[in-house]
Amino acid sequence: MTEIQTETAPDAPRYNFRAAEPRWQLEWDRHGCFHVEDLPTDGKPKYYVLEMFPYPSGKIHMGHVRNYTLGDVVARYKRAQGFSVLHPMGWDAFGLPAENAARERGVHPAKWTFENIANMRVELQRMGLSLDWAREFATCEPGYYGQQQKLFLDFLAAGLVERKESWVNWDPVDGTVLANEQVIDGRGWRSGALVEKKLLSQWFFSITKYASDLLAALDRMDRWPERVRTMQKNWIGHSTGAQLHFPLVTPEAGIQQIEVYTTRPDTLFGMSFVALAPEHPIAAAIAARNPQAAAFVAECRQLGTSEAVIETAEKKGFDTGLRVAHPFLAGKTFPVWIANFVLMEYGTGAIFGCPAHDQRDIEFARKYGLEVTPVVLPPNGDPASFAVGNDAYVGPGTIYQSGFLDGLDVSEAKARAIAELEKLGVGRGVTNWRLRDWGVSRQRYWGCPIPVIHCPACGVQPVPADQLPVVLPDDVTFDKPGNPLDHHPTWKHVACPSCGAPARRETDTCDTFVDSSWYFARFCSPQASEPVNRAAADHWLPVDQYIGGIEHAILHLLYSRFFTRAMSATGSLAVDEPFDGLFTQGMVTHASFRGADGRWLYPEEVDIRADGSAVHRETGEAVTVGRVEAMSKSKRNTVDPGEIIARYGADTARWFILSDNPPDRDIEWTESGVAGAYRFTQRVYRLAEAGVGLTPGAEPDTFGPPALALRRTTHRAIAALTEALESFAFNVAVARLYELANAIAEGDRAAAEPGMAWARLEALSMLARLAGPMMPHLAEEVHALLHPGEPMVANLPWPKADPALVAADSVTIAVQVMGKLRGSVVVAPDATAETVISAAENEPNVARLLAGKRVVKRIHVPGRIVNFVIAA
RNA sequence: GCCCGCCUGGCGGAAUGGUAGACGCACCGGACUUAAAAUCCGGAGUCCUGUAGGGCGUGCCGGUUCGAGUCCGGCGGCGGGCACCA
Repeated sequence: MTEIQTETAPDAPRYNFRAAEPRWQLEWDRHGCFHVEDLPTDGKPKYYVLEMFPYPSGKIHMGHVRNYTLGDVVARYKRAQGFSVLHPMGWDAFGLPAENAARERGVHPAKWTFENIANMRVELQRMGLSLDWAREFATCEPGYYGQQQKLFLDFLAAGLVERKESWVNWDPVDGTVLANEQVIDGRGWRSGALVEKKLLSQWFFSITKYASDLLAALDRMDRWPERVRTMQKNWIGHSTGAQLHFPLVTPEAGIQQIEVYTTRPDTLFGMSFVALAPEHPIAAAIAARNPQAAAFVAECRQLGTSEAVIETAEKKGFDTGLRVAHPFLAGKTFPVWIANFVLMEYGTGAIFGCPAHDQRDIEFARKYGLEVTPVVLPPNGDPASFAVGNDAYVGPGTIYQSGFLDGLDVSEAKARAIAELEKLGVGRGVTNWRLRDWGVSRQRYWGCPIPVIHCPACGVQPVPADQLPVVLPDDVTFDKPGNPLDHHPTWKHVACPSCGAPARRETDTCDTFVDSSWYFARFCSPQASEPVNRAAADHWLPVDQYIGGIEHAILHLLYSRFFTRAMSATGSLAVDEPFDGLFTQGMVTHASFRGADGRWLYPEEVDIRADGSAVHRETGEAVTVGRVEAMSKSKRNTVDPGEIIARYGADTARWFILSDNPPDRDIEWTESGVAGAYRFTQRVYRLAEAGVGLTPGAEPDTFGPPALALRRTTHRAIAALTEALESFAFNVAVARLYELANAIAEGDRAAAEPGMAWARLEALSMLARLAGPMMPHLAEEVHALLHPGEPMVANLPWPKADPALVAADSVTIAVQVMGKLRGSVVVAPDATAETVISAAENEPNVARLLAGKRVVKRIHVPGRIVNFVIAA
């Protein structure tokens, strides 16, 4: 990539972003443009803009540039609209990578994290974001996580925290709990040992207590993307069905029956087997006496806890030899299998299999040669010939081969089957939730310590308020596997706060999702000596516009919604929903490159030739251009924002990332696109320089046609920008500014026309102010050039369009014959239907096509179209 | 596997059910220059053809409508999530 020359040449003066950007950043800071009080007294309406805060990995990446640019456009725009805007920034600073760095390089997680933060703060500041840096905090500071510990104890006191057992991925060689991403093909990423599932006693937040409310509120959240709401609905997974039991023909380990949950009681007559989760108590009982069953259960354990892995694994089962009776089919019995695809966490951990009408069941049945009995006949199906092959029929239909259910449709049959189960006393209608309680225990060092003490005599005791925060010890070692807090010689040994006897401090730390579930509330009063200052939170919450990646559509957002409710229940807040408006951005992608030896190459190692082929910059060897995909270190298809900003300036980076496509789609970072954005910054500056000396006098009485045309374009741009920024159509906003710039250039060529000087100055001034949210430094520079001594763009109100100049003076109406475009006519905006249709009929090409034909229908959509329908 | 999206010229994309391709990138032509770069001006979906007119065209197949990129059904490809990555 060639260095863009930025020196000022005598004949082509250029905008020097290297000098201008730091200068304006300093000016904004000096004037406190972006600072707001916890409890403002300016009387302005509030607007809280928040982007998902970053994990301090070391450097900002393009995803951050996109996220924070989007948020900054909103913040600057709303500020110009007269709002008092809260726009804070902080650090999601706990997490695994710091601990990995400690194990791999011997650097302490705190040192690693704070150095990363220091570096990334500078990078973010270079972007010229309108942030209130006075509110900055990192979640790994005791000032934050100590307050989080108070919330944990509030929740504990309110009955929203429980201790339960749950399965974890266990590395038997390292003796460590593994995150799902640390399990690769069933093995621990470091030890290579086969992973096992292990049952641990852990802390849980009772999010299921809010399941119904979390679901119902989604319908009211009309400023959230529909797809996010749908994903959350499905995740919460409210279902209605039946819980019923099948009596075991011979009891197993004292257990008489198997409890099953089903959403398809209508298909009970199509039953062919019962399947148990490998963790089911009956499966365990059989495994205890049957080595083959034990081997199968052990094999299932090696799948780990990831649902994606379990559900994509080949379906396997083990026939226990047990049989169950059927509630409706006297005398008939069915086999009981243990199956690797049945989840212990959902329903009762046991299912009845109806292969004809469930895809997983049919795959299982075909593999093991189990019965397949269709009981739902598709509409217009023939009962004599309808059969199920390898695809289950899950659509609507009529029940048949099902005794008393015959002839009912699916939903009628569900109700009827449940009524019968209740009558027989073997089952009942129930509602069920897919949502599980939120396990927050982590056996790791770099997280918020869970503030409880285990006393052999008194049980679990909360850490007393005067002993908070429970601070992480600095002197930990990472030389052996497992939790460093557990290995620490003294930290966990404390006196019981109740009886004073020797007790053990909890060594589990919180899931880092906890840290990010209330940071938005802490930003309202980051120095408060309680989790949040109620008055500040009441003023600023909810967040008016939250912006972040779609990858957080479920977990982070759902946990934050739960936390907000729990904080309200315990008196910290007065709102239920944290984020009034949500916008989810797409990923930043880039082409990937591979050398002849198959190794991935960084974009800066590659030269693209004019014919599109690629070669290695230094060796000249041919390079394979791979797919465009999400930037990732492993594919080396990353572009460093720091380098881009150094080379082209922050405004160019911001402008490109806004201009290229709609912000909710994936964007491809291209070098030519960035160069184009850079050229535009220079072009705007050149246009402004040509306008220096245009004096802002009184508005002239008359404008010649070219000046009037420029004024129309200017005012339409104001209207279009306002609409585009309101609706996150930032790429459209950019396009309108290009149009305005093109119109200004045209005006420059007609400089002598009446009123043109005034129109040009107006257009240039508006160009600067409208571009302000997107290219804030350039906007200030241009505005200062045209209006020396006047207030900064950052302090100016948003321009208002003159409706008279926005309104069209004529409209072009498309004319169709039989739905095909055959011409167009220009009419007055208020022309009557008669006038328009008459003009359309007289349009020469239309008249030719209509000649001798009988018009049976004339459709006129005012301002849009005329369509003639002619007889066949 | 399950849930949720996305798919429009060479490329990114625009388009309240109403003239598909605004705007930009790349490309081509012209001006300026000794020349190049930069800049400025202009061109262009594609095919037939005479710059008049017409055919085709928004992943594929079908439907609703006077009219479908847009709504509905099915299919394909790509991507996000799946509870310990953040």
